[in-house]
Amino acid sequence: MSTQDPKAKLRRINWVLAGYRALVRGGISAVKVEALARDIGATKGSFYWHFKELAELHQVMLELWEELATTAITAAVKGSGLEGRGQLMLLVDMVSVLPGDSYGGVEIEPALRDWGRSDPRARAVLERVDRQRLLDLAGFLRTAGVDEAELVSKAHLIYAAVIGLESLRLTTGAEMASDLRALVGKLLE
Amino acid sequence: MSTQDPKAKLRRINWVLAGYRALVRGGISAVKVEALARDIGATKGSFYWHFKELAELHQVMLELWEELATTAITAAVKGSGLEGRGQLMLLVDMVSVLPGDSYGGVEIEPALRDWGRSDPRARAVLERVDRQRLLDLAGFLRTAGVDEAELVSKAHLIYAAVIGLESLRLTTGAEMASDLRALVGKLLE
DNA sequence: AACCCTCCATACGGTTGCGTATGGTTTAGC
DNA sequence: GCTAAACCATACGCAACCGTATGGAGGGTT
Repeated sequence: MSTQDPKAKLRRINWVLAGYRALVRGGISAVKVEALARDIGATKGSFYWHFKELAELHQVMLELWEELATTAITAAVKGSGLEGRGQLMLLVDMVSVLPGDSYGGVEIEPALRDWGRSDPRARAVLERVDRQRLLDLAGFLRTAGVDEAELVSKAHLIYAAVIGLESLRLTTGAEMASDLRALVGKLLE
Repeated sequence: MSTQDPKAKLRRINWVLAGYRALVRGGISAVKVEALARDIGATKGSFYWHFKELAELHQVMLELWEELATTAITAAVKGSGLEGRGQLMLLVDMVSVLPGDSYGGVEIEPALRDWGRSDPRARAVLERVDRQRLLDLAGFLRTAGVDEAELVSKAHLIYAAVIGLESLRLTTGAEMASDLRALVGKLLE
């Protein structure tokens, strides 16, 4: 890893980003070599130089997302200097306001979750990510003073609300931030 | 509608059910004529007798699901004779315990929600279903004594939790029923 | 028994997408 | 300036899938 040949890596990441764009637009079935090539302005020849096959792009997309999904927000919250309830509120705000164009952001998460329903490779990644996030969330709740017996249930509820509200934003124009704040407030008594 | 030629209708519904199965298994891109034919034990010739084109099957699948999704549970809850908090708890139980093999049940809902992300026809159906359900849910909350100002926010939260917990069941083995009951209890003070 | 209508199988053409092969173009190092 | 490697375009074979065309089996009707 670290810093390899910058040009090679740059080219490769372009295909990965195009893959995310296609995934968000039309699901994993829209991640096609020729479609990505048209999007990028290249041809299949380039793709198959950087990747052995389409499945390799899939794998890279999953690995990169797993990395970002489990570290990005959690690290920011933990390094914020806040504690207890403040941590939780910062987390809620970060989740609801995350820029949609960021390729590690919330934008691609529903699409990737869809992917996981039909592809075991994606599902395995989702399982790890969900488990890790629930653990982190339970940690935040603990430092916020939530009773140990209700930790798991409340973590489930908050996390489920985040996922569900994200889904609802597609149909209704539901606002996540205010609703989530209300929920966290209620769950902290 | 009503009762047309029983044989024609029966055959047609078989294709629709096969369509739901494929949708759940592999998303809308798995709903292919020849794949469904293999599943049913027929050939394309049969399919194109019952449907003008694949898009017509899609439309029938959407129409049928919209019908069931908006009426089935709501009607049962409203006709239960319960009132107030009892209605809400019954609703929660019905949502979390719904049999997975029922083609109007919870099983296909996530898949259909995924479908809506990439297909405007499915999205239009989802918008109507979500709006209707949120209205019904708000009604239940009102009769349960929830303050008018918090009606929308709380309906959003409960509905989002249902959707999210359903998603989480795929990765973690989260139990919906107990968590949802806890949430509804909290939101009713 | 001849007929028609419903329902379905088979065979075909056209399109799309995957992966490979091969040759051409740019860049780096000497 | 030459060479080798990195990078990419073009062209091909192959499989999957859509929709159409056509013929035929089966039951009901007259």
